Amino acid sequence: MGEENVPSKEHWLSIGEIAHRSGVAASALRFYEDQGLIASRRTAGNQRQYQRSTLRRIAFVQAAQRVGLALAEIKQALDSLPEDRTPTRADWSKLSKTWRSRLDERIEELERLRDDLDSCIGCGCLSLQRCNLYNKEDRLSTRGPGARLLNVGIPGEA
Amino acid sequence: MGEENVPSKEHWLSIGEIAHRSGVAASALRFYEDQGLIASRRTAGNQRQYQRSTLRRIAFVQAAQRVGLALAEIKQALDSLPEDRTPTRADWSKLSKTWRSRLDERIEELERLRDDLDSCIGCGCLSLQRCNLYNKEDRLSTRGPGARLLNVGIPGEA
DNA sequence: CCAAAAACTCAACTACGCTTGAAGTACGGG
DNA sequence: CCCGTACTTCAAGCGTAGTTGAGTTTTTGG
Repeated sequence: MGEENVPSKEHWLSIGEIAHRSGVAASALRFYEDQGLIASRRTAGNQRQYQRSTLRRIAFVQAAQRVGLALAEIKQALDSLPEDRTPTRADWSKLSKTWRSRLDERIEELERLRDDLDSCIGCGCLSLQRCNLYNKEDRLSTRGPGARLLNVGIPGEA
Repeated sequence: MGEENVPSKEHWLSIGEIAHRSGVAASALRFYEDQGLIASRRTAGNQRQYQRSTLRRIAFVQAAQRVGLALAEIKQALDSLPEDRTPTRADWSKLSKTWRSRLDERIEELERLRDDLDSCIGCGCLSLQRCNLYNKEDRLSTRGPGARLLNVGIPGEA
């Protein structure tokens, strides 16, 4: 032990290395930088150099995308994290709670949809008589039969 | 009884009526028509007229969008339905099975993500040591520590 | 030292699902 | 008959998340 603990002056990574290790295209990395999601310093010859921790940020971005966040929101989340210390459990916990509820909502919505779908299989649907999938709030039309269809609450989707 | 069963020469709806009743903008309806999702006939003066059943198709489109299908896929689904008869239980059942598995997959993915998130709250994550959320398939890098991150399987998302 | 590989910038392009605007036509009530 | 609202087409634009390509410079290895 010892050799691995040497603080050893941060070793910077080229965009190619980051791209390879993160699986994210260099063009996307430049794009992320434009968007303020990641940062780099430059060599004398103007080439980007990244800290190792950038890989974490990228992973974070990817995870957040899977949660369904837009890059702008991800940036906000990242900005809410401490500038350049490793985020603490508390930092992380706060963020993950937001994510969690996002996920929960989305999962619930999909489950509702799935259940409605199931009941539709039974009802021989598309005939539009009292079908959950269609008639979320039937009879909204000003007069006569016909529904204002499904436009109610698709949470999380402006 | 009887009055409601009169075949009563289909009564056609203007784009404005359809827009209002479906909650979908007229511009979107024209767009859907361009995309082959819905159809209309025209008046002598070239204005669109829709059958009532178009409201069903639109509802179908909306539901499918909630399932996560792209318009092109929705068109395929619609095309697989009988031209102009009301779809039968069997037609519907076939489609809904596809949807169902899409939904199941997506729900499962989100649940996995949620569980990983939970275990992360416990692990004080972002330090990148053996975290499920990050290290889906750790140590893929050619040498040394560092992971090819999270690029594994986001099913249903090309 | 020099070629090839890798990086740089900037603008333009992609795909999706629409919206917006301009210019013109149709429909319906008074 | 006329006015206002609703409709028509077509082209262009938007937001998101990048990719692609041209032309140039830097870095790396034999």
